[in-house]
Amino acid sequence: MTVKRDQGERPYHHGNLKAALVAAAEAVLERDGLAGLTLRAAAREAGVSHAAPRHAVGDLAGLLAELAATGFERLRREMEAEAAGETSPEARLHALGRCYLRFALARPALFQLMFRHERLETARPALVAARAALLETLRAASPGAESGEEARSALLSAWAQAHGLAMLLLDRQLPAELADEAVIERLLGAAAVHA
Amino acid sequence: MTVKRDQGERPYHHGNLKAALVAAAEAVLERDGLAGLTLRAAAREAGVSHAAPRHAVGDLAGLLAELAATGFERLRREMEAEAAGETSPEARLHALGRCYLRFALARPALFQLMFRHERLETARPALVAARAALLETLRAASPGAESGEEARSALLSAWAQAHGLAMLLLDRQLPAELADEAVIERLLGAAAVHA
DNA sequence: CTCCCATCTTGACAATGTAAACATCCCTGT
DNA sequence: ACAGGGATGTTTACATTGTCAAGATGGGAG
Repeated sequence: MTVKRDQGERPYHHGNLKAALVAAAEAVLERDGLAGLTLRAAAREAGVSHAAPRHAVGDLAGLLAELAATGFERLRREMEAEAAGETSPEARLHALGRCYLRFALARPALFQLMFRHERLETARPALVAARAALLETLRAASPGAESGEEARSALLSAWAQAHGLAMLLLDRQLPAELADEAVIERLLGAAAVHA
Repeated sequence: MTVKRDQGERPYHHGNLKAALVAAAEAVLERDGLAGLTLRAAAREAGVSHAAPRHAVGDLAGLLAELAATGFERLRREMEAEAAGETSPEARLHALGRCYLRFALARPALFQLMFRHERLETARPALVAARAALLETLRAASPGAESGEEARSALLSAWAQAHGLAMLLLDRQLPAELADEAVIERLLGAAAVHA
């Protein structure tokens, strides 16, 4: 996946630089990892000058925040689709957890970026909106949608469980054999039964 | 806390530069956060030239790995002390979780560094030893020390729970009110009952 | 007592984030 | 239709960083 424009005609004005930069940033992220995702690299990938991002996204933290926002947005969509297939509340919560971990394992760098708050401009409208939307989806799809104190606590507990497992796996704190969908299924299942 | 040597007499040979650099790195980490923890900043703080760290710790990833190792070591000591006070297996597991979260909230930057694997030289002997020791302590102190498949799974589940909660809190994904020892106590308690 | 070499310093270089000054051109008001 | 104003990119510049190479220093083995 390359995002660079054709070398030939480059109109002085790009047209939609912000979106192009975010797409370029994701390409770099997948190719070179979090360490390689730099402001200049994204500009290169998008085929613009190294200082162009300033007007489009401000600074590096701004670009990363925009990219993280698309991550939250995509995760929300996937979870919504996954939850729609289930009817019982427990099965739905289980499906959400599975979806969360599948996303994390499928796009590890993006997932980690989404939670690297010291590198993100956390106040970006796009980011706060995407995070709020995901939270809303979570709350709506989880059991006890009437939102008692009990339900809130159960949701948080399940979230922490899934998030911790994902983080430990991505940070290579657990043996590699555990990064397997079947194993994860079993672990989440065991936890969900009690929740 | 400053680690810099007196400006006056600086022997050409420091004596124990590695330890001094790690201490300096921690001082910088607490003062300026993860973003400010740079190789040159640590050298400045230790009062040596900017290239001195090369012989002592190799490169930046090496220094961060050494610092992370001390973090794992300290966490292990605290958990061991905490677990020693409890007799029943469930109470012990609960104490471990509480200790884990207290550590994370008390030294957020250090805790996050410990799990930022893309910035650490993960093969460092000091780091692998410290991680292994912590794991061993965990296993020894957790219920079902006879290490059946069931016990292993329960320990992992509890770890993921605590780790996820810590990470979500440090990444500011949860309302700030939740970063309270009493609230955490309740959450972990609710989860531990089922484990 | 004298070299040897581990340890530290100095100097250099490429890459990065960011700022300022300048170029281009879309678009609105007349 | 047609200025020119402001948004959008570019060029240039600078401080900072990680890393490398070459030299200075001195502790300790022979």
